[in-house]
Amino acid sequence: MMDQAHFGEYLLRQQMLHAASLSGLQHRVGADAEPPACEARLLNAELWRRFHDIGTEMIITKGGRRMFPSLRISLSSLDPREEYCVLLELSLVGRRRWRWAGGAWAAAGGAEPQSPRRLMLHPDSPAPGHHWTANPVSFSKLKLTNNTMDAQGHMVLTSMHKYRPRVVVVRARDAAALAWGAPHAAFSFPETEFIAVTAYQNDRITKLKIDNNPFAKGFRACGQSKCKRKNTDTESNNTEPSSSDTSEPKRPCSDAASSCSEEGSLRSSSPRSPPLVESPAPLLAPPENISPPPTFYPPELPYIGQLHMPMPLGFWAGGLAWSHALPPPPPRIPSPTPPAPAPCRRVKSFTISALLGEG
DNA sequence: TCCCCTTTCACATTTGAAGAGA
DNA sequence: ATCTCTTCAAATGTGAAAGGGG
Repeated sequence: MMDQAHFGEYLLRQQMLHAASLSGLQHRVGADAEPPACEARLLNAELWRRFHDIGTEMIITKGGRRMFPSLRISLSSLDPREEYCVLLELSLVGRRRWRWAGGAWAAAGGAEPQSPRRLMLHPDSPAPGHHWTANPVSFSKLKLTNNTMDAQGHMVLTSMHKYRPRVVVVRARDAAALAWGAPHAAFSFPETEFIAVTAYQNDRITKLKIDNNPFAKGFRACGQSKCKRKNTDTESNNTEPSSSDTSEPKRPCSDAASSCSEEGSLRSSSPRSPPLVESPAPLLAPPENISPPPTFYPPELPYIGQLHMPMPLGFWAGGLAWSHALPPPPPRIPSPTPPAPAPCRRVKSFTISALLGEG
């Protein structure tokens, strides 16, 4: 939990961000600033691809639901001594609403007006380049909600709409500098696209989540939950074990052998490391189905003033606030075998003023 | 009123952090 | 200081029920 000092810092950041947004809307500055030389790789790309192949769905609830898989990236080529802020945005893909029909997702009319709160500042921000490059940047604590009145700082999404995460790296000593034309680089990964749902539609997605999310272990074929439910059902009708129970004997869940967790999947991912391919595609060309926002939709990043920081991530979670007064935190222990990084698509380099549609 | 689709809620289970004690 | 054990909050998908629109 965030203690009082951290909460104070949190409030200060919020105020800075609010001021930043106001200033940013009023000043068009830094449009010609050099974006940070930065590269990004998706660390758990293999797992994301498995979901993407089926059609990733993310549960959203009133109280907030974590993303699975979570977004974990590796940053490189940052100036070790420069300060950077890292943000995550969830961009609406297309202007469609989707529906699950006949075992597939199909467009179902126009999108509904979107909540503005779709941008999050990584709690480690700001931090020097060596911090970002030495540690994986994880948004695992990020929660998604459909509650437009949410006060927890969760990402507010609309069910049955498609989103794509986008990571923004800003060279800035503090969040307030975001408004002053601080140089940016942004990265998105097509395989991280997902449809927000309040209940899973695709059974294959459900199974993949259960097989890979440790918290859903109880629902695996070998788990107790399903068996117990089955037993309960059958016991209510018949004291003898059901044929399904006997035909499928329980076996120990070999977590070590299977990709039972996100980390496990990472470990089991392909050892080959594809070279980073900086997309030669036009920087301004959006992914094929990301449409420019219509007039009644907010542009992609006009809501910096409503940045919300959810539950403390990284070292905040451990009770240590990242600040200039503290020494840099020790590097996180890397996984035994580094996951195969995936090439990303560098969307474009830009400045905040460009993001605000002033360019 | 009925049907279909979507959302909400209680539930059982697992995970992991925190604290106590050896 | 380290390890083990216990406790409990948080996280998960399930399935039934409720809600809403045509």
